[in-house]
Amino acid sequence: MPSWLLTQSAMHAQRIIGETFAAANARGYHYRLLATLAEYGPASQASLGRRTGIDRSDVVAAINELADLGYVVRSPDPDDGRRNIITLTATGEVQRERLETLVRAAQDELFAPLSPSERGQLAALLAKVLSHHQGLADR
Amino acid sequence: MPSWLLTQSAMHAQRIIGETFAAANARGYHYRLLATLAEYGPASQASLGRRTGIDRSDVVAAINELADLGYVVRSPDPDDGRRNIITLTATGEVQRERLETLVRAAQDELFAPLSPSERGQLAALLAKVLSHHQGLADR
DNA sequence: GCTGCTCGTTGGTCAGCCCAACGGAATAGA
DNA sequence: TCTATTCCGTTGGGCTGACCAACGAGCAGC
Repeated sequence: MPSWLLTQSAMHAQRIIGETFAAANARGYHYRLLATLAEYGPASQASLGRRTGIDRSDVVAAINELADLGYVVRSPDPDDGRRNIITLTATGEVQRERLETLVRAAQDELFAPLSPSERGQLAALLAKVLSHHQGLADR
Repeated sequence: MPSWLLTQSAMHAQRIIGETFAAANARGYHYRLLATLAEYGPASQASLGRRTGIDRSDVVAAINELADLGYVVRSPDPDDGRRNIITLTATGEVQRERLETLVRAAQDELFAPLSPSERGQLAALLAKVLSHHQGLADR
């Protein structure tokens, strides 16, 4: 039952990373958004949602939280009255780096039993599965 | 970011299988419990929880649902006043077989892009990761 | 100008996982 | 035997992640 293995391992992954996030007072959505902002620069909430795969409505809540924490600034787009422009702040970038470090540590812990080449194999296999289905679902 | 790959693939897996279950008016918990009952025979709720990794409190709810559907019978254990004995009914077994067929189909769809040997590799790698962490968490 | 689309937002639903607490029952130890 | 501990089922919460429907405001194409 390989899909059982998959979901089980993913559960471990999620729990390990989840605990890590909880310790940093954050959640997966936060990290995804911060990382995307760091990578692509300021963006509207809708495009953030598209890039991260997070639903628009959930982006609202997560951005609220991030803004309350001062990691992000929400400002109206002067060129488009519908849009907000979300900008990563300096403290937000610090937090992003902090979370990334934690994520890497959690990953090392998770994949500890695997040799580097095995990690590569695993990544390649998963990427193959993923790209196939993304190809089907387009976007 | 391998753990991203992991959680993403797992998400696909969960969605595909979840939709399958939803179409059959069931959920993951139901299948896990039915499968465990079929494999090990009648058992108490606590041992079911231990075997499936489902929390005791969630076992209660799931067994309620399965009992309402007639897939399972809950009877007091004559030898131990604390325990209920959960028994798979004939219709329950039918449902279990139905769900297993669906799960296999979903798995084939999920792992379609992988060759049989690749599937084996993936399973082995995941099993390695899993056994390592289970070993740590004992139980 | 009208239509259709996008965007942010609100307010829900659902699955899965987890925790705390309680009473009743069994078991182990003194 | 009596007591303390453990186990079992159950209730009642909580959290995360994913998703959906609807609405008003704004934009773009025709």
